[in-house]
Amino acid sequence: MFYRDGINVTGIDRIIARAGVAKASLYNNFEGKDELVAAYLRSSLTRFDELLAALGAINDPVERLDAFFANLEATAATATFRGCPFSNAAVEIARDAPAHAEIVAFYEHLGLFFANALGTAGDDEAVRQLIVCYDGAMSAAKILEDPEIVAAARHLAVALARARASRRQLSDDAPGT
Amino acid sequence: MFYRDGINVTGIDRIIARAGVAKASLYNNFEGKDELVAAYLRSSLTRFDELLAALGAINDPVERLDAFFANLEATAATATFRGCPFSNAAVEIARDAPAHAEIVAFYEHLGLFFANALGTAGDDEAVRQLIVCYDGAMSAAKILEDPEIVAAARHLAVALARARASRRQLSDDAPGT
DNA sequence: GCTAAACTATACAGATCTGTCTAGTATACT
DNA sequence: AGTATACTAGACAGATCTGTATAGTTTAGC
Repeated sequence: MFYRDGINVTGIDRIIARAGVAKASLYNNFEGKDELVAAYLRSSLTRFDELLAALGAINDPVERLDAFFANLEATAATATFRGCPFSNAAVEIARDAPAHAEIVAFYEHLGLFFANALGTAGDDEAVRQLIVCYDGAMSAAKILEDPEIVAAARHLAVALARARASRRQLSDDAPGT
Repeated sequence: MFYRDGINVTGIDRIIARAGVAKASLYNNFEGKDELVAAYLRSSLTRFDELLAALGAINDPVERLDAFFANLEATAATATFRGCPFSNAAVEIARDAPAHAEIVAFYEHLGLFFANALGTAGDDEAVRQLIVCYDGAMSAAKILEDPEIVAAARHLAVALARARASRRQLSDDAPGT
């Protein structure tokens, strides 16, 4: 419900009605709505990490990146797609909210995956560009309801990774520059 | 306030207090909060159109695109930056809200500007990729509070436009393919 | 100066929000 | 069997939300 309808418009009463659970039970297990939102993002991050782990089976870095964006493409084509749960949440919750740490953690995991696919240390421009590809694809595909946006981002990301890989190949041949 | 704090958490009472205006006056001039949100987005779109018009003075398409992203870069470095008002609003308001039309209009204007900078008809992959660059830069720069994200997107967009321009040059030399 | 429109402040309605509290019931362990 | 723990339903508090209504005041046109 947080993902489908938004965090702020999803009230506690609706949540417990849908969960078939008493209000006191919810507040026994979660300190408050903030903590519930954090748990929602935590579980989303776990599923995301599982996806990244599954993609780890693909040895070729560029292929792995392509498979990642292919997965996004399939997700964006589903009827329940509403964009990235993390960047959506970042719009709705305050920067100092407890759940915000989960959002930051997500981008760290994403950045590490991209750095790994590029074979770089992590904090360089190409990683940032792949993050832009991801985030832009999710946001624009949601708003325009156009899954082809994700396909375009996929091609851009793969081209970027390929260009990066061949450049690295060159500097491996002539190191010390 | 809609931009800084978010739409749903900004109540009417706070708006009229800040505006120094009575509640009845507000409801005499706007049908309701939805219409007020639409007006906010409409004015944001007007300012955006003015930016695009100013950039129209730059003749070279790639330079124009670079200037556009340079402007984003400067905006993202300010303390009040909170991402793109339109994609933020898209997270908070329903797809059938009256203000949603303004969001769609924004993306149409953006797409037209990009198509113009690329010299294409408009509905092709490169335009989608530039939209991805824009949207991803705004979203990620906001969340990570890292203006370098926008610089990375800028370089990506310019490289894309340059590659496109030289390819167009080639097909102009050998048309009919 | 008079009239009409638009403003002001503020009370109010009715809904919804998060979170607490009470009281009773089920479950699980020992 | 008995006890502790966790559940249930639901009332309630207090805040906040959008929007309306009342009543008085300012402003502008003629």
